Amino acid sequence: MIVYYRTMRVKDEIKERAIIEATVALVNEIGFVSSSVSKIAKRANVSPATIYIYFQNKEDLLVSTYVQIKTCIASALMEGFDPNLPVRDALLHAGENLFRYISNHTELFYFTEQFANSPYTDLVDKARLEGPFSPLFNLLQHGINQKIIKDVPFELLLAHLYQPIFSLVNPRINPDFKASPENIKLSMTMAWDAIKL
Amino acid sequence: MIVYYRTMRVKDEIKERAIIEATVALVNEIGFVSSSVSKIAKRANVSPATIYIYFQNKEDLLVSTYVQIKTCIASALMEGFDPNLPVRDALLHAGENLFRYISNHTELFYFTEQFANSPYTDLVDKARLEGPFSPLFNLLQHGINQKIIKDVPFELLLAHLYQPIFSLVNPRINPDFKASPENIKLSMTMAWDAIKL
Amino acid sequence: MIVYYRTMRVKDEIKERAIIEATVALVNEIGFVSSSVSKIAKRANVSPATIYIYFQNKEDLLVSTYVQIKTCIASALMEGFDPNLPVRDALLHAGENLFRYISNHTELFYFTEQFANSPYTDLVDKARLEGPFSPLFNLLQHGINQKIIKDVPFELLLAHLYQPIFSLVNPRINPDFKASPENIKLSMTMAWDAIKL
Amino acid sequence: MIVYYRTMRVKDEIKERAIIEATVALVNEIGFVSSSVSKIAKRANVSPATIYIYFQNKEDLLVSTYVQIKTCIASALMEGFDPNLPVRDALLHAGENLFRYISNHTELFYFTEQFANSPYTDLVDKARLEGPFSPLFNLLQHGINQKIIKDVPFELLLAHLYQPIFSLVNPRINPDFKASPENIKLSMTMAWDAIKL
DNA sequence: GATGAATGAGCCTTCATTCAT
DNA sequence: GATGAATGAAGGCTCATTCAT
Repeated sequence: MIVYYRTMRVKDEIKERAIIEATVALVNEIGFVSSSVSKIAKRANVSPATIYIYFQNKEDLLVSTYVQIKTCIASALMEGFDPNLPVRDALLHAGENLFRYISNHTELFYFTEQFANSPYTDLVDKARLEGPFSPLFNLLQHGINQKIIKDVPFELLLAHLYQPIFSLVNPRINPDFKASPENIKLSMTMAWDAIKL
Repeated sequence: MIVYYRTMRVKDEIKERAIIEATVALVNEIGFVSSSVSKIAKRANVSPATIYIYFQNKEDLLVSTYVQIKTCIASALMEGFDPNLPVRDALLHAGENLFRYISNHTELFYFTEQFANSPYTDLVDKARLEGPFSPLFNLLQHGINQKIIKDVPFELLLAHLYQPIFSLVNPRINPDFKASPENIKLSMTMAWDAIKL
Repeated sequence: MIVYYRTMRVKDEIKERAIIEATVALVNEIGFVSSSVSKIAKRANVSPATIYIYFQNKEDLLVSTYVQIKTCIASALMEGFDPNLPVRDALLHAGENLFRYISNHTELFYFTEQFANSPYTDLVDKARLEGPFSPLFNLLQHGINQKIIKDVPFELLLAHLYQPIFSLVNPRINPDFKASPENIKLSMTMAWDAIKL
Repeated sequence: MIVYYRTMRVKDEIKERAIIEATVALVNEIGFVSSSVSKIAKRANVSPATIYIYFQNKEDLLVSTYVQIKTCIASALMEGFDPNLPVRDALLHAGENLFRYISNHTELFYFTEQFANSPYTDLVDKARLEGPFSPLFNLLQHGINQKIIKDVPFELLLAHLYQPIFSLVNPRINPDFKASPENIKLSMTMAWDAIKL
């Protein structure tokens, strides 16, 4: 009995995951614009109708995929985050996490970039996505208080800390850039120089 | 009156411009994904068929629009660029140009962001777009030689110089950020701190 | 009742047949050139999109229709074919079959003529269509061996045997010709005189 | 003065001929269905609008082209026709003419076949096209009267005389048939056997 | 007479979604 | 829950034709 019950749940999750993975894969291959529901279905080896069991509509599928990826990126960024470390070390550690994760999951990254620059973004509850970052925000605030970090709006700090990474790691923008350990180190040093007092 | 002596050519340019402007406007309003040729035509007050007189196909229209905007942004960035100024001043001046231009032309910016994150980008000859920036590249190299700027790959310098701007100025990412003169100054100072030795 | 135990399959075949019949009917009425997919759909009381469930594209629809008709004509021609009859009788019987079938199915005939004179023909595997005729070919060869039929290339024999029928029966070419039993007999006699030794 | 006047007329005829030749060539290459006015214009190195100076509309262009070709074929067929020759010789001579002309002008032939099997045919005044053949008709009638030719409807005679040629010479139908002198002779002999008493 | 520009209508095809099973 | 079939609407693009020059 229980076995059967669990099997069903597992099956469901597998199928839902397959659909989301197909979505990401397809967007990578043919782009956001050309990724239709039926193509995604074919890629996931399910019927188009099945997608509408797991997601309300195309929009819901896309938004769910985005939220899921963003959550993954967030937890990657925050992995091993230690607020007791010196501010600089903690931030650079996070930055390196980010670099590494994105470099190893270009597909995810492509999807988020295309999604974030589409009107679909407006449907996402940004606040919810920021949750996991609160330790980092606290640390930044702490750094400001301690006169270690420039006392400027948070947006400025974040933009200078992590935005360059996203462009460097994007093959479409920097096809020749290698996310080597040295380059990562260099970039994080520069980011730190930007925000430190 | 002399201006109009070749009526036909003038007409052409007006119509072509109208189509491109409609493209930008529509992408702003409903997004890249939903912007169809016929909608663009309607927006530009022309027949869909007319668009195919001025552009080979949708792809060509989009790419042309992109190249045109990028060229505008480039010349805005480089406006009043003076390589004889102290490196810092010259770079910050360019940065402020960029800030200002993008802030005042959000529509253009939206278009480029959506385009750059679509497969269409791969069709653009990037090298051609970099032409106008060579004075800036030279200045950076000069700064490196003079031990004023960090001796790191160009990509790193550019990413840290101008990438934060693009995210800060994007209302979709930073809806509350104001591109006030102070904020611009602050951001440029941070960017300079990132790249200076 | 047993017939309907697989309701879905039955439905499919009915719809596919409806589409093909609509194709033939439309080509008859407005011609090959003007027969668009959406007109065919309307004629068949289905959505244009439905056609693409049963056929890969317009080309496939047209080719399939052609092959189907040609198969029908072939089996009509060969109906009651008896290689044990005297050569003359067997051939004339086939010819009369052909005459009769075409006269009674002008719509089919119109379609094939328009199709055969379009570039679509090049997509058809002619060899496959010739299969049903092999008994007839054998008989011809037999007639040659027995010195009853002229020893000339098969193409010549076939052209003189059955080609006049196609033009006679075509109202577009011979609007006043009546496929009366006498006329049919006459024509077949002439055809026989052409090929007999 | 006169020179200029003649030049203009010549120019016109050249252009009209260029358009018709482009039509034939295009239909040969891409088929009747795909041959659009603008493609024909491009092929003839004229503006689409120019075509509408020489022809009322597409239909008129097509019909005119057809009539012109049919006239050429007719005069080829009747070339050197000598009603004083023995009936058989005169008819076979005409048949050989036809064979030769079509073999050497496959483009023309393709066009007529596609045209004749389209609804455009209904717009042609068939009677007018038959004019040049009256000597041939008279000869046939003479042959009937002399009990040399079967006394059957004219349509039957013509169908058996010249229809096989059209199929034999059509590479779409008989890709391997060679219009060699022997084959031509053979076919004409068969045709004669069909109609002779 | 000759043209490039312009167009609404229509082309073939695919879309996001729902239905019957 | 899962599906293949079905669809009206819309996609990008070309059509036959006319207009202004």
